[in-house]
Amino acid sequence: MASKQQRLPRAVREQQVIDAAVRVFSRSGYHSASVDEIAEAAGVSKPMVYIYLGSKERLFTACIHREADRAVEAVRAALRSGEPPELGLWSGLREFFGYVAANRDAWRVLYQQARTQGEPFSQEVHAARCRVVDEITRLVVAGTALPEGGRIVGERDAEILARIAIGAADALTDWLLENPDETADSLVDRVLNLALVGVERYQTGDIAAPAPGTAP
Amino acid sequence: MASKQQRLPRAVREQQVIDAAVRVFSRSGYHSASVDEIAEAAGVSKPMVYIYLGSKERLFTACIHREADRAVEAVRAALRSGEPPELGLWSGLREFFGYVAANRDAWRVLYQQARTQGEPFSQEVHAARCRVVDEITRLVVAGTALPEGGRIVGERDAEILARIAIGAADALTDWLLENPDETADSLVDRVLNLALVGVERYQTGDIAAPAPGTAP
Amino acid sequence: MASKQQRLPRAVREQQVIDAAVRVFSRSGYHSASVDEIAEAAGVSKPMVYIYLGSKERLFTACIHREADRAVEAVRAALRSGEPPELGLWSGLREFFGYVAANRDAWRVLYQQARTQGEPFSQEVHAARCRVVDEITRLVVAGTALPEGGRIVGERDAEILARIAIGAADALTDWLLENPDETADSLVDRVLNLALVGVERYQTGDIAAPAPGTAP
Amino acid sequence: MASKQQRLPRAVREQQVIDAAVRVFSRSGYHSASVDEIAEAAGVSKPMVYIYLGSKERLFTACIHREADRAVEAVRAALRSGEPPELGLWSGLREFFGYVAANRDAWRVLYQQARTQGEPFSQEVHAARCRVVDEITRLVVAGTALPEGGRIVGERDAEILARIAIGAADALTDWLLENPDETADSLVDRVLNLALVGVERYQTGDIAAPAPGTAP
DNA sequence: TATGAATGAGGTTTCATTCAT
DNA sequence: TATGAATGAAACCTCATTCAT
Repeated sequence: MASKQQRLPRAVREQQVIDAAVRVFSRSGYHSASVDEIAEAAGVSKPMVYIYLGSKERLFTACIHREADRAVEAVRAALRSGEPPELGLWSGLREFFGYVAANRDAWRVLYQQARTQGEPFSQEVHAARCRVVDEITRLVVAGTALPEGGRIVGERDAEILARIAIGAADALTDWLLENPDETADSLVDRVLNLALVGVERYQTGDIAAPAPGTAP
Repeated sequence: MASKQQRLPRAVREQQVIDAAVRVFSRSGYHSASVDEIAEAAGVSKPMVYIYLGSKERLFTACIHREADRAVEAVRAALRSGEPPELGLWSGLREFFGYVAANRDAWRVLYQQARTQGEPFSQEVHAARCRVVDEITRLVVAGTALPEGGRIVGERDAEILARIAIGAADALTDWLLENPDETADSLVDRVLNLALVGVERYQTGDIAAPAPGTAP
Repeated sequence: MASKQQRLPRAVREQQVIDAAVRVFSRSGYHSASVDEIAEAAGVSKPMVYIYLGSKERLFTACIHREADRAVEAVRAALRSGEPPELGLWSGLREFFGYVAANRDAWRVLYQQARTQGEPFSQEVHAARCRVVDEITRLVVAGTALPEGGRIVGERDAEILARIAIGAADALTDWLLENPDETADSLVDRVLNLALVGVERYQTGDIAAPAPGTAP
Repeated sequence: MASKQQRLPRAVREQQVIDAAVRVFSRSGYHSASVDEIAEAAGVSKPMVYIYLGSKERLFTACIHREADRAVEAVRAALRSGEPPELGLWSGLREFFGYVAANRDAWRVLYQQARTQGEPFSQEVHAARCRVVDEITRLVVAGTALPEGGRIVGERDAEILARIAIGAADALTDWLLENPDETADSLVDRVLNLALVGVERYQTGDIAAPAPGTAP
């Protein structure tokens, strides 16, 4: 179908191919996905993939790059719209969770696939993921690290919070898939409630947080 | 090396092969890992892998099973040794983080690889992972859901907490690898501190946690 | 030789591959024949065999189908050209023997290989062979079962005659191979002579055919 | 089971192995049959097969030899018991058909498997099969080639008759398998009837056998 | 530009065969 | 004698990649 040439400009075709690749990589994993499959999903012939993207490896890298861009942009949007400022962290996290849940395919490629493949992607992928982490770190910092706070939350701590958020989002969207009667919003509510429970418990003395450094 | 036959009993060789497989699967991912690679890492010839484990797929399943057993056992040990009881959650989490950090390879196979591969493993893997999640859920419940607490933490909430813990542990051990001057213990300290900061902030009014259902 | 790509249309290459496969299967048997061997005999690389024919099993099935078609067509031609009609059986058998002798490779694949292999081919092969047997049965019936004949030759009997003809053709072409100074025609003459001898013997009383049912 | 050594004399074990091999080769074909399978069917361990028979190839040859011996002996018995002499051919054929039908496994190995495999067995197998053909030739000659007959039936003609008998027996036992309501005896009756029909037809002029050499 | 045709390289799997006990 | 343990070699099959039209 659409049997012969469609004569589209190169940039458009490239995006079509990357779109298809993200879908296929997400579904099958990097190695199981065949270039044939991707080409067919994109509606082009296999040599086109090579002419435009060069190789399977570079195609995957292109996917990583584009999805990292989009993820960064989504977090930035959350930051910008996160007014009033005192709600920054919560609403920012809500946006972020929603983004991950709504872009499962892209996220899978960006975080799960990219991490589980061997060496060839370490360089490009590490950089791309760092950009996302940095942006989320900024989101966290903007929401918490107000200068007047008692304890200082250092840069490393902010990054740790960012990682926790990412890991939690990752794990929780799996949970969403397994519990179709929940939504991203109801999930966020649950998470926030849990945090509140923790805080209240602390206040009532039910939870005694150990002083740092008491590890056995 | 060990150039010719070594003539060990079957059970021993099987464990050697599974050990090697966990290492290799962890490093390269399921598809990239070749059975040749695994056989060489185990110090046996390729047919041994097939004689003892049957197929690459069943070898992977065997890895999943064994590592799930070990993970469950580690969490149980944390539960048992979690005295005094009021420290249950903190020390339990500390043990769990330590376990994941100390068994990076196994964890990668159990959680990252198992999740990203397509259909063939769904059945066995889902069951194995559920066992781990259940055990961690019990750890979380034991540490938090004291009946006298204010808000009730339901079963779903406990599972969410377990997932968050798992996702966080997963993400944070990546962070550990990138920050070699930190240890599992210092990481746990940081996490706890962050929790304390959150709590204090809440007390001082710096953080206004929204009531559930306020999502935009 | 023909060292690099030759770029022929698919249909042509497919026939080349099947031609080669019939030769190689005939010589080495289904299991001994390697796809490499067949590819080389066809002058293509191994992947072509798989791209066009799918698998060794389906390649074999394709051979069966094509040769069954040809065999049926050969028998039909013998039936059509079998004038004058009263010579139908003899000249038809002559044509059939000649066909088997002249297409030894195809016949081997169709009858010997197909019969000795296990389950995977039962379905397709049984159907293909039935077509050939049916056609020969028709040839036999046309030549013998004239309605005015004394004894009626039933359907089962006709099929038995067909099987005998097939088995005899099969065995006799082996004999041809071992006696290169004979030809298909001289073989047919011998067979006819033997039949005449039998008839004459019967007339002279040298052979006493037992009444049916006298078996010990 | 019978878990450890049974300490049987070598000759007995050898026959056990050959028995099993005939069964397995018959069922699966030479190449599909694995030495493991045969060893298990024989109730011995794989190395025993090699100690006693040397190699898979020599094991197959041993099967051929033994079954050829048995087939020759069966035909000889038919010849000896074939009194009164004038019934020699018919009753001999009946015995022979019965033997083939009753020893399907052995016959398959001896005739179908042996013929369809590639080169390695040509030498040994050809000799073995010749012995069987010779014996059947003698049976045919004893039944037909009485010196006073009009036309001389030469040695080649007798061999052709033997081959026809073999091929027909081969094809007809397949037919027996597909028509379970028939027996070897009823099959022989049918064949004899068909021969009689041919003879009668000739007498009535319905069949005009062409003079030898009239082939188109 | 766009693609059907073609392949080198490498993966999983099996098997006949031998060694060491 | 008898066998569990071990392997070299080779089979089927797939895939990323390129060539010629």
